[in-house]
Formats: sequence, C-alpha cells, structure tokens
Amino acid sequence: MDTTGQLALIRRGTAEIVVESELRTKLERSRKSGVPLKVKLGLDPTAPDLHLGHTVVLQKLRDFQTLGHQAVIVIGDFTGMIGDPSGRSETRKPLTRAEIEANAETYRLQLGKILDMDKTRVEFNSSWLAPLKLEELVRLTSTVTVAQMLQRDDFAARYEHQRPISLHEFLYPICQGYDSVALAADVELGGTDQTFNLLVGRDLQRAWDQEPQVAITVPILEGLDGSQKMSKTLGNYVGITEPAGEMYGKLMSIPDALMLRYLTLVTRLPEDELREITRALGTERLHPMEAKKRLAGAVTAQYHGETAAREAEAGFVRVFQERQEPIKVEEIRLATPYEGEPVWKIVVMSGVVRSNSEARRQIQQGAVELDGEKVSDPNTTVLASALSHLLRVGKRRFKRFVLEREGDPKRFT
RNA sequence: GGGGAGGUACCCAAGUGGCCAAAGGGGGCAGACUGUAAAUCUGCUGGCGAACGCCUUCGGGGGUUCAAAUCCUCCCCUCCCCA
Repeated sequence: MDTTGQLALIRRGTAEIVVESELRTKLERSRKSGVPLKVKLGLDPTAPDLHLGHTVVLQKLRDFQTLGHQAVIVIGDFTGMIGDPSGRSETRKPLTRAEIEANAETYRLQLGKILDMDKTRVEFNSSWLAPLKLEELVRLTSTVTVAQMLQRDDFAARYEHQRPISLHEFLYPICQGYDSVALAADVELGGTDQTFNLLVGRDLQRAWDQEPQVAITVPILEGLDGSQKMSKTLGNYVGITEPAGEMYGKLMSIPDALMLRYLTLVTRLPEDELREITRALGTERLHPMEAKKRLAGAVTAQYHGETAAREAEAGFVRVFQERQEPIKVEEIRLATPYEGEPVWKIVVMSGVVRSNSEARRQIQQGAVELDGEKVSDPNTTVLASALSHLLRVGKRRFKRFVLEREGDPKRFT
C-alpha cells in the first residue's frame, strides 16, 4: 500500500501523532527498503484480563501489522514494580517469575483475538532494565528535568493538590522511555494518558543518538457509565472473554452519546458505514436503539462470531424487550430441600448479593421475583411445590434453583 | 533541623465527650419512567438478627471517662513554609 494509504489507515481513531511528517518519512523509507517499522506497545503485567478499552490501542497495532510492520509487545514486568503513576497506584509488590509467566500466557491467548501472534514479538523489559548499572541510571535520569516531569498531568495535579509524589515514580516514564531505546523503536503506541511517557522515549532516543520514535496516541475509551475511563477496578468494563450474551447486554446499556465513539474505536466497521449511521441518526431515520444493536452485534461478532452474536441479540430481545425469562439460566443445584426457607436466604445462595442485609434490602425494594412473582417480604418462605424455581434479582440477574432428588441426579437443560 | 496543617466509611467532606453506624455531596444498587440509553423523581447504601438489639468501623497502639471519631500519650504516614 502506498504511504498515503497507510497513513489514512493509521490515522483512523487516533488522538494524536507526534510527529506526522516523521511518520510519513519512516513509512516511505520502510516501503522502499522493505524493512518493516518496529511498532512498540507496552503492557502492564499485572492486568492480563483485556477489556474493550485495551482493544482500541491493540487494534491500532493490528493496523500496523496489516500494513506489514513489526509489532513488538513489551510486557512491563520491571516497570510493574514501580506502578504507573498515571493510575495513581502505589508501589506494587514485585511479581514472581511464575506469576509473570502465567500472566504473559494469558496475554498471548487474549491478544491472539486481535493480533497475529505469529508475527508479534513479545519482550519483557526486565531483560534490559534489570541489568542496568547505577551509573547508567544516572545518565538516564539526567536527561529529564523536574520541571518537565511536573508537566505531566497527573504529577502536576498531585503537586497542585499537595498530594504525595514519590521520587521513584519519576522512574516510570524514564524506564518506559528506555524500552524504546533498547528496542530502537520506530513507533510507540499508547493511550492519551501515555503521551508524556511516549515523548520521554523520544528524548531518550535522541540522547542515545537514535532517530526518535513517532508517538501515536489513541483516545481513552469511556466505560459503561459514559464518563470514567473503562477499567476493571471501576467495574465499568466489557471484557473480551466475556460470554456473548453479557457482552451484548453491556454494550446495549452504554449511553447513546458514546455509540459513535465505540463504533469508531472498538469496531472496525468501514468509515463510510459509520458516516451513514451518523447521518441516519441525525435525521431520525434510524432509532438509536437499532444503531446500538448494530454496535453490540458487531463487537460481539468480532469476539464470538456471527452466530453467537445473533443468539445474543435474540436473547436480549427476549429478556428485555419481550420481558421473558432467558432461554439459558444458570442453575444452582441443591441436594437438600429448601422448602420453608425464607426468600432472602435463597437470594444469598444465588450469589448475586454480598450479604444477608443486601439480600433483604433488594427484596424490600421490590427487586426480587420468584417464578415471575414479585416478592416484597424477605421472610416469605419458599414452597418446594416445584422441582425448580426461577429467581430474578434486579433487571438482569436470573438464577434457577434445582432440587436434585435422589436417584434422579441427571436433568436435561 | 525548626514551625504549621492534616489522616473520618468506595471517593470527597462535615463532625471536637453522650442525641454518631457517623451530616452533605459523588459513586454504587434498586424502583418508577423508558429504548436494559440519557435526563428526572423515589428509596437504599458496615455486618449479624423477624425484631428490641448486638457486634465491628473514624491512621495504629496504650490510657482517662459511666461514656471517645472527639480528651491525654506514644508511634506511623502525608502536605505546606523556613533552613
């Protein structure tokens, strides 16, 4: 593909390219020489469970792979000890070798859903950071000033709000930057929160007489709540290994305002299709819900295939639009009869609440249905008139209780 | 090294002897309304208990008191100013 075409693909869904003219030059040179660009992406070794937020940058890396460039994943097993200050986390415990290996393995599996792992290089940054001598560290740290460090948003904010900043946190951007030196990276990808770190990489490369990498940032994806960034700790995420039904349902619950953003950043639907959707929404020819179904379907299909996506949609329509119970409900098998037990206990057993009190609250607030009947008194006792009971807590949580009789342990589902 | 200000529940933040399981806001959960959207309104939001109530919680330990988030003491941590 010619350079202009490559640039067009790379630009999609990026927040910033520093510096675009340099990227053009690199692409041009690569095309002529046949030497692919080394495109680096750093990953945190502690969170191997990928969610849609991660996929934004991963798909960008995939774009580079598609264009024939070399993807390099750097697992920050060394920097992980520092803890990235952008996450305002404290210093972390060093992971053991075994933990790192296990996490890396999980990564490989999950990354394979987006990247071509046969063509992906995976490196651990401890392999060049751990052997660094103190004098080399001194040289590294001398390339960045405190004033520069304090330009970084989160440092500036913490300084402003008189919150602690540990000295070692300054090492994070420096170590990450040195990764680029060690690899002689041509391009580094990251979220916009990584901008500073990516730029430090450029500075360090210059200091080491390398051609500075091009820093490409992608937007940080908002989570299901629509405002905060998607993250596992905030619980507003969609994991890429989640069941199709969950994934579809979660996507349907995002605020409308986020639809286009998700379509652009999370899916790879062609751009003119996105424009068409935008136009149709604007003229009210397309119901927002239909557009969202399109999004949910596309994403689900991406990770689970077309068939699963269609099933997920059918399930969604059935449960939330037609208000019927789902076709498949997780079963909880009980060996002993629970006749006469209060409902709150059943709710607790279902595992959807954290405590007895919460179970009571949910019931008192009318969030609980048993076999389609709303239960409002936590102490209502359950009749074992049927062999199974369907429990619903809130809008979307269903569990089926099945009493296993002796001599009849098998059931069809 | 000297001086000052702080550490309260998931987060921010009030509370300076009993009326404090702890105001208010945010967040979260649930209900109504809907398109499982947003906005809005309502309720709930430490644990155990059907309930009177009991237990654990206000940086950590010890103490004073009938009674402590609140007073004393030692310790840990953070920030600011000066050196």
